[in-house]
Order: sequence, then structure tokens, then C-alpha cells
Amino acid sequence: MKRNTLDLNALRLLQTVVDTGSFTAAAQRSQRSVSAVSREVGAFERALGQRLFYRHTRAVSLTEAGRLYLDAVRPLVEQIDSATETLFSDDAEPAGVLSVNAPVAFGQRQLPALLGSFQAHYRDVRVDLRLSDRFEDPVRLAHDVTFRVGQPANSTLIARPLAPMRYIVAGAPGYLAEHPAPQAPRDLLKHACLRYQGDYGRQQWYWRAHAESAYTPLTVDGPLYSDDAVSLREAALAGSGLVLFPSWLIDRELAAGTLVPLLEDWQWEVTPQQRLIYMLYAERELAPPKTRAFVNHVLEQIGDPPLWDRWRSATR
Amino acid sequence: MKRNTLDLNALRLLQTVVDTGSFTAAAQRSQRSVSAVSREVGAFERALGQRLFYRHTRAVSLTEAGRLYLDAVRPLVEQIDSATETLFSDDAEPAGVLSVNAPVAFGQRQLPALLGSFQAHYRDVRVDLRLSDRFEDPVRLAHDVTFRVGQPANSTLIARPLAPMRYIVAGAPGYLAEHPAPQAPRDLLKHACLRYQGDYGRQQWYWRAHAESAYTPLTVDGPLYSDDAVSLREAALAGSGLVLFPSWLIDRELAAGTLVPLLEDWQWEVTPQQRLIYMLYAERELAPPKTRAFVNHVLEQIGDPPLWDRWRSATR
DNA sequence: GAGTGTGTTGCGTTTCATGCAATAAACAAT
DNA sequence: ATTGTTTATTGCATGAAACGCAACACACTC
Repeated sequence: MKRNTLDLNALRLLQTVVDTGSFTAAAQRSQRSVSAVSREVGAFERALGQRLFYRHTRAVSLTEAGRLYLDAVRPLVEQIDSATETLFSDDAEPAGVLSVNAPVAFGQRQLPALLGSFQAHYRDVRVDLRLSDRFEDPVRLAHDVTFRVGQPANSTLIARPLAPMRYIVAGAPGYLAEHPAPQAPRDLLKHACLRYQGDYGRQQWYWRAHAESAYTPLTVDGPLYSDDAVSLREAALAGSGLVLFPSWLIDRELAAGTLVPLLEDWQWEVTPQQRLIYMLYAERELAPPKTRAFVNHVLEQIGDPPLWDRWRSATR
Repeated sequence: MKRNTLDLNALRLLQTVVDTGSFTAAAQRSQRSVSAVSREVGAFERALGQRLFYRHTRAVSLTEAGRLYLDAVRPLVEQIDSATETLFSDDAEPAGVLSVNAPVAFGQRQLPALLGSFQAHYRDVRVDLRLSDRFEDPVRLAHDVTFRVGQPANSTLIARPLAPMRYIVAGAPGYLAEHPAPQAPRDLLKHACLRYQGDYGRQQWYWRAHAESAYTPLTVDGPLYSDDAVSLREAALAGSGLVLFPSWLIDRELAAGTLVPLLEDWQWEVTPQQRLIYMLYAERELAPPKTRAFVNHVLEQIGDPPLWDRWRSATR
């Protein structure tokens, strides 16, 4: 059985010998020595058990078997090369299905616009958007790109920081018409505060006066808490109370004035430390074009400051 | 341009990984180490600029690009292997055109029967028979097999001795009815002796009494000489005189009695030394099946003593 | 007869592939 | 929660193989 030991790479060299008519010219074209060409052709012939070339003075010519064989394999090697070029050319247009995973609220609010502008550029890419608040291993679940808040534990993933989480206290104008706006963090104790309650328990609010100080916990209360951030936002819009939300969750409401930012002289958090939003993907150097293109698109579109923090300039 | 640097041999390994589902199993099947498999797959991916396999704990799986690519190239590699097997299998049936060259008279008299029995065995071989009395370089003129008398000068050719040249003095019964049969070599001086005249001048006859003695020249004469051995044979059959011919040229006439052997107690030659008939071909180990089969057939059919020296047993 | 171009092959050097072993990751078993 | 197991990665020392130089052979050209 010859098939497993045959040096397929030699097929290119053999074709070069056929095209040039001599080992010497083939060696020049392949940037190798004549002796290397002579040896590799000879080794291939011995593996087959037959000559492919007659050796003449001043050139070689194909034997009958050589002509039949190389005529048969030439198009096959060309088709392999063509498939390689088509699928892996450096300037290949991104195509195929891009699988994107993100937390539910973030995904709903931010990704449709990002994906829309991405797909306007890359029409051959379809997107499979999977939203889940639980962390899902992108390798295990075959996600190309995953968005996550906080430092990911899996060090094999490439973690690209996108933006800091920036929390804002906000309330609807209707609510504020009936309750004086809080002037200091402690004033929130007298307000109805709507809180998110998830896997890590009920949301704890933290504030600090400036970037260098530590966060101080503030235990607020209110008539409603939920594990659904969107419902809490709707309740706030309806005047049920104040919320402490990441800016990317209420950027449109802030821009439209349907929610008003409060206590902006302070910095707010729901954890003792500030966190970043990350974009995670498996490969830095060997990513498919669709992934690479999307990663670049996201970085470009979000920018610094991030696009969801530009709602104030949107109102002017 | 990836095409010239791509390691085509890796394609087999990649397919084995696909088939087995892991580097470990692929390594076992390929009788290599896991680290060698890991390295070769990784090198191929770096050459392409993309991953072909996701690495999971306990196995690997194909990426989308990997699946598309390996699905595309798998049949191509299989076709290359198939072409290799079809054309170069060790037990491949000889096929194609066999080019045979021989001296004219020998070719006319001996080769048709040899080729007939050969082609009865190998029906897919066609023969291109080229007869010429001048030596022709088999490599230059693309002959697969050449027959020649005397030691060939070209040492690159494989020279297979077939049989010694055995010369016989012969005359037709009609001639002998009118001229007493010679009883000793010197009696030939009184006979009409028909001689061949070719590129090397008029034929000189030599005799010796037994195998260990030197040949003695005998300058005979006769009414006819020619560069066409067949015409001389016809003249002898018509009773024009005696001839000194190699046994392979007149074996049928000797068997039929239309020519009668004379002076058989002596050994005859047309050169000072005895010569052999050789079969020449270019390759010992890398010959195509048709050539190898024909060479074996000829050796088997001619045998020892050669088939053209068995005319005496054919008459009984 | 001398010169030239091509192919072959011995041989010393260089390059590369190899497998071992250590390590990492994640799943399974306890 | 800890330990064990399986698979994959990678540093490194070693050995295999490929390399090109140079000498040689052959046959054609001048």
C-alpha cells in the first residue's frame, strides 16, 4: 500500500519538473539545489516502484506512466490549492455563522445595533445571538464571541476590556414631581428604590465621592425588587421609584429624558470594586475572519468613552 | 500565497484526527506521538492563519472553517491515492504500449511468436516493434526493450544475456544433389558460399574443432553476397549455394529439412570471438510492469538451450 | 579534443522532526 | 471538596533527514 507513505508535497516539485523540462530549471524555480531535486524525484520513484522521468543528457522527459500519473494528479493538487485559497486567503471576506453570547439585558439593549451595523458591512455573515445571564464557556458551547462583566476566570480566553461599568441613579420626571430630588446619597434612604435581585442576592448599592476613595455601602429600600432588569426599568419609567442601573441599560431613556440622572457628583456601584465589561474570544492569532472582523467592529463602534455614555450629547 | 508552503502530507493526518475525534487516537492510528500530532496540526493551522479544530478537554472538534475545508479536500486526497494505486500498485496488470527494438532479421524471425504469446497473456499491452540493424540508444529513442548481439557499450543499460550466437553451415537438398556434401571445412573452398555483407564489410567465416581452440579464418567465395540476410536465405533454399547463418535465422528451415546442416563436427563463427545475444533495458528496479513482464516472458520462453536451437527435436 | 550543460551521489553540515517529560485544563470518581 | 484520569501543549535533548558542495559521468556542441 503506497498511499500512506507517499510524499504528497513532492507532487508540486514533479509538476515543476514537467513544466520546466529539467531538474536544473525546476531547482531554480523552487529555489533549491539540483541535487535536492534529483534526490526527491528519485525517492518518489522508488516509493512508486517505477520511473516517472527518463533522464537524458541535458534534460528529462516523462515516461508513459509518468505522463498518465501527473496528468491525473495535477488538477487534484490545483483543486486543493484552490480550496485553500478560497477558504483561507488573508483578504477573504468574512462569511458564515457568527455565534455571539451576552448577558440578557446587555444583549437586548446594545447588541442589535452593533450587529446591525456589523452586518451592513459584512453581508455574508449571519449571527446566532445567545443571551444568558449565567457565564457560558465559549469553547464548550462554540461561541465565537462572548460579552461578560468582570474579570473572566478562564485564562485561556482572550479577554478584551471594552468599557468600565458605570452605574447611574435615575428616576422618572413624574416621580420627581412628587418627591424632591435627593441632594446627597443618604437622601436615598427616604426614597423608593427599586433593586435587582439575582443569583447573588439582592442588589447592594455603593457610593464614593471621588475616584480615589473606597466605596461606601448604602442599604436602600423600596416597594419592588425583581430578577428582571427590564421590568425594573419599566417600573422606574412608570414612576414607581428610583433605580441604580448601568448606563448601557438606560442610555436611550437618559437621552430621551424619560429617566433623569440623579446624584451625579458621586460614583455608584453594586459591588465593592469597579468592574469592566469584557469581550471574550478563544483565538488571538488564528481567529476566523468573521470573528476578527466582529471584534474589530465592536472595538471601533463602542469607542472611548463608550457609545452608551454619550447620551448627553445626543440630547443637544 | 499559502499554496506553495502548505504541507500536503498533513492532510492525511488531519483527516485521521477528524475520523478519530482526538489527537491521542489519531497518534495511535498513525503510529506517532501525541506531541507530534499536536505540533503538525498546529503548524498547519498557523500556515492557514485559522484554527481547524477546537481543543476541548478529552477531545477536539472541527471548527466551521475546518469542516468546510476538510470536507472539500478529503475527496481530492482520496483521488490522488486512487490514481497512485491504479497506476502503481505492485500487482497492477501490465498495460500500455511496449516499445521493442531488434535487428531486422532477428526481429522478423523470432519476435512475432514471442510477442504473440506475450500478448496472449497480457491483453492490455500493445507493442510498437521497431527493427533496425544499427544500434539505437533505447533511452534516447524511448525503447522499453532492445535486443542486440555482442556486449553493449552503454553500461547504464541492464544487459541481460539471452543465448550464445550459434552459427550453422547449411545448404538445400537440391544443391547437395548436384554437389557432394563438404566433409571438412577446407572443402568449402570448392563450394558456392553465399555471404552477408553489411556495415562491417563482407562476412568472414571462422571455424574451430572444439570449444577450447581458437577460431581459424576460412576465406570462402560464391556467386552472391548481399546486405539482406533474408534474400540470402531464399537463395540458399533455391539451391544457389551454402550459407553460414545464426541458428535463430534458419531454425524453421532446419526443422522442415528445406535446409540441411553441414560440417556439424565443427563450431562456426563470423567473428574471431563468440558473442551472445542480449536483451537491454534501462531499469532493473523501477521498470514499468509491461517491461518487467515482457523481460520475464522472454527469458522464460527462450530458455536454455534457446528455443531456436531445439529444431532437431521438432522433426521427430 | 576541449568545453558545456545536465544529472548523480558521497559526504560533512545544518535543519528539523521526534518523543520524553513536565505542565495545564477539565471532567469523572470518590 | 479532593483526588484521579484523560487529553493537549510545549521545553528540550537527541537523532534523523534534508541540504548543498563538490567530484564525477555522460553526451552533446564547438
